[in-house]
Amino acid sequence: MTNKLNLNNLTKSEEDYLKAIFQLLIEDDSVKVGNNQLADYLKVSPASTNNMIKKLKTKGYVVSEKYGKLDLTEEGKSIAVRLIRKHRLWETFLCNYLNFTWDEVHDVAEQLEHIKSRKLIDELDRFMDFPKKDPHGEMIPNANGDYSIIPKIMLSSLSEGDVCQLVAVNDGSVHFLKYVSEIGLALSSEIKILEVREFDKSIRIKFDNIIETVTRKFADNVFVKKVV
Amino acid sequence: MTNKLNLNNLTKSEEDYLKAIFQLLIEDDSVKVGNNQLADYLKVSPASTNNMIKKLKTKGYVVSEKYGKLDLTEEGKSIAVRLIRKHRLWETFLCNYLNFTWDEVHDVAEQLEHIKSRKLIDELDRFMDFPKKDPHGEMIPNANGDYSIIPKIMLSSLSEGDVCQLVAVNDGSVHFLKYVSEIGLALSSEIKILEVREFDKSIRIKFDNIIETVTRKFADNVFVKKVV
DNA sequence: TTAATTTGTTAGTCATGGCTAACTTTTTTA
DNA sequence: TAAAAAAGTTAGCCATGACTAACAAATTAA
Repeated sequence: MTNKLNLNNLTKSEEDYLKAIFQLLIEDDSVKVGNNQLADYLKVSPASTNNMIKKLKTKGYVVSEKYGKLDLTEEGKSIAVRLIRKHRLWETFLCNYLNFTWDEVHDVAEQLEHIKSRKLIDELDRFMDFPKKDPHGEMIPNANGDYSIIPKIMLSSLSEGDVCQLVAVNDGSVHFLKYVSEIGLALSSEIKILEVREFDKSIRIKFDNIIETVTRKFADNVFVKKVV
Repeated sequence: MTNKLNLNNLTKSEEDYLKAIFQLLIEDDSVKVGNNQLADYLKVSPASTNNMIKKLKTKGYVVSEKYGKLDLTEEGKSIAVRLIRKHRLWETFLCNYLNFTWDEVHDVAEQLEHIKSRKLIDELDRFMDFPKKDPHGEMIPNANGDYSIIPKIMLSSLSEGDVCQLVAVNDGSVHFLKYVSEIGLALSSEIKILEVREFDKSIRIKFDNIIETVTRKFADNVFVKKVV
């Protein structure tokens, strides 16, 4: 166990890159991540990512061959998971204790996740009594960095008559989160699929006695577990 | 009331400089602050401070003449006070809710004070029920930026027989804070001056039935209010 | 009041992490 | 399979905020 004393002397940028690569890797499972794709995701130029990738390779967090796709080393993954842990714990804190709403937490958590203090985050975890999920329904990695991914079923993959429960939402866009809140959906909402329209794949759903029509794009960002 | 929408688009460095100038200005009341002094305080070269001062002058936060001393504009002061507010609120949170001790909070608060979110800090304030003092006994500026300084009496300024109460400690050094904790002093401790030794100005004090001898340097960093 | 010392300034360098423009390699598709 | 498109790379530039070395002004001391 060559558990090298992880000094975590990473810049904010380096951390952002590692987290981004990790997110892209797990998002589109088993599909490898490319340089331009990463640039796109981080909203920087491909030249910038190329540069940073080089640096992260020499530091031993990223692996890739010239003109090849990107992957993370164990060390790289471990750092990314710790960032995700911090991000989600802060989001939970903001929502549950500081009156933030679903859609307000992301930007602030994005800043807070870079605060460097092991004790801070572990104590925050304890203070909230070790929450398992963040406000968007995503699992919070524990202090050991165990990252369990619950298989995500998209609402859009269900058929008429199915009943499901909202377990998570894609927190990538504030507009989307606002929309979800506004129509009244919440974690654990029970949703029944009334109709899937062939024409544009829009879906008519019912929850809490509310009937709504949502687009395919919307349904792709809502994750559920099947009940019936 | 030209209350210009303060976008607060300042870098971490710019914030650090403004706060440092403010601290130096109020520390040595009415004594003006020089460039080298600032460099010393921030542990950077005089060339660096000179550079940054130029920038902060053009941005309208600092005023000074060539080869002259430094002062802050109202805008500059207001930013510094908000940073101090954030710093002290975070310190309070760390101590009162996350099991941090007196001497552990500074470094983390130094990072947290740069998080940009008005809502975050005001909600944190509310969550803790608007604390008036931080763990070191310093006043916490309120959301309006009202910064009331309690006149600080140094323990070293008292005479034999005086009784006083600990109201604050200088939080500039971790070693000092550790020392204070270790001998058992706490905020509100009642301290009696038993003896002031002429030879080296060391002071024999009694508190909570503990008798200790402290150096002049120590006593210069302990602030009290007189009781008898 | 001149000399020494301290304080402040300027010029020029470096690392980080962005950028554009031009180029090369790989992949797609016609 | 050859041309077009997409993806990846390189070179060279910029701003920020550090630095050192050299110099100028102001202050202190002899």
